Amino acid sequence: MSQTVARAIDIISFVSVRHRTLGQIAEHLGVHKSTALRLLQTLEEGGFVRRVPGGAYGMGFQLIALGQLALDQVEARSLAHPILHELSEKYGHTVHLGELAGDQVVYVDKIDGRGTVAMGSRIGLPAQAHTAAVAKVILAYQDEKTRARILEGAALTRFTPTTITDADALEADLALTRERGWAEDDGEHEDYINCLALPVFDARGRVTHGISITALRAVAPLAELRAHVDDFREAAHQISKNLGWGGDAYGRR
Amino acid sequence: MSQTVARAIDIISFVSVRHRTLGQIAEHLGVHKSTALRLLQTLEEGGFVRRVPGGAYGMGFQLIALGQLALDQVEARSLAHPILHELSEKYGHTVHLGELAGDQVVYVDKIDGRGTVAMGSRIGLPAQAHTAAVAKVILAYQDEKTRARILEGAALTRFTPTTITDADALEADLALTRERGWAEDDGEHEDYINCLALPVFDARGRVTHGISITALRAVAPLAELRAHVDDFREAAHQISKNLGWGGDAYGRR
DNA sequence: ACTCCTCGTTGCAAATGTCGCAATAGCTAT
DNA sequence: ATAGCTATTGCGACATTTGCAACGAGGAGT
Repeated sequence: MSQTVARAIDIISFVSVRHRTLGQIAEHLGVHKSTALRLLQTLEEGGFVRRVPGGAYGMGFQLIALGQLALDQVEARSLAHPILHELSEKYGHTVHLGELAGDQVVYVDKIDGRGTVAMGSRIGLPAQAHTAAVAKVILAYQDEKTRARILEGAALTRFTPTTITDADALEADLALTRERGWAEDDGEHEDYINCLALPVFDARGRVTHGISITALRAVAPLAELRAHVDDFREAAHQISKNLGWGGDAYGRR
Repeated sequence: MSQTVARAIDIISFVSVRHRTLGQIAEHLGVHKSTALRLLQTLEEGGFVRRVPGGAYGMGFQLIALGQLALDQVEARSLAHPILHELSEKYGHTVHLGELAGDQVVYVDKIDGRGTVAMGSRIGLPAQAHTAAVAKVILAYQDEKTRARILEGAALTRFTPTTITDADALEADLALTRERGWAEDDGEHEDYINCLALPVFDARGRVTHGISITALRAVAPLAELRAHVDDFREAAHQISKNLGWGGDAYGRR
């Protein structure tokens, strides 16, 4: 809609990867250096980019400040964090909190487990709708219409042999999720990682959040995670209560 | 420089305070609603703002993601965090890590102490140059020219009776800081809060970072903080070593 | 020490993108 | 149903932005 703003945003994401010089940025945008310079000057004034020693541009501190502020505004976070922390401590696994926002599930909290390896998830980034257990569990509990709308935007890209790439199979997986009360990710995004996720209910009994427990298959295969599902559910239940939910452990009111 | 980008930035900070409707945003900018809408649509596409249930606009999740990314790029953070955490655990006070970036000192890490009260500092926000102990300690160790440049941009606003509002007095305070090796904030920003800060040396022996220990005067007055200064210095020293510094505990090489 | 590059920065006229208007569409509450 | 609100789209006028060219600063190589 607005070319200028789109370019400014492009600059920020370009610069977020690594520091860039004016020339590189201008070339990336396909505009004259003077044009890029004026955009950068405005962004710098706002603290969105900054000049690093050497003259290149990098992300500004205002981004950090706004990110923290935005994070603080995620109410569920503060209500869930202590419980998630406890869970992570107890089992040593990585724990996520996902929130449904618009048409995607976003990670809003993450507690790294012991001996964590590189994992794609990051607070603030959206989860893959068809592979991430948190996404699947939240999706499973949405009404038909919402689910269809979200899945429409999902590409069902194959990442591993177990990735569900068929829409009907995914629907079946979601039905199973509803039935047993939790979702699983059987190495569907990374071969060697599996997760188990449970729904969190809000004050109106809707599922707007989910928690997931992530572990290396070699450390804790799905079977082991399943063995602790009652304990995990207890944590999810606790968070639900913190969100003002008055139902029982099975999601009924 | 670029009106459009400036407006986009204005929108983000306006929306960061609380959710706003299109009308409010347009009025705030002093532009027609259709203009504001087009800016918002572009920002939404980039994830910088999002529509919240009800139709209003709020901060987008991309801000969280970028903020986290920017934070991860602050190298000193990961090197200092464990040490700061330990310090905070041991004394129960709030601990900050400040970094000199351009012409201001920015908080890049913060560990809340036990029984923390509201404090203005936030990760990503700049520290007051003339009151915050972290800012003063970093400033004290800059060369004449840098110090002058930074102080030029500082307003020396009075917040409390002890705030140093005179440039000469501030220079004297900084000289004292250099001499004894630490800076103090004797309720200069908030009456009831005092801090003690120490310099962190980088690989080239320059002070680009500082750590501060903050406490309620009622809990731990300056005299008590001073009693532990050797311990605090040990932590600062440890961080310096992590940054590749090879000097001794007094900042000499 | 000098020249040759490259990079960032500024003034200016052309033109592209943006702006406000007015009309349309969606929504809520009366 | 209707009034009154907010959000959204098409379009012509024009203000903002754009690319150019020229300048200054800094570094590398001779």
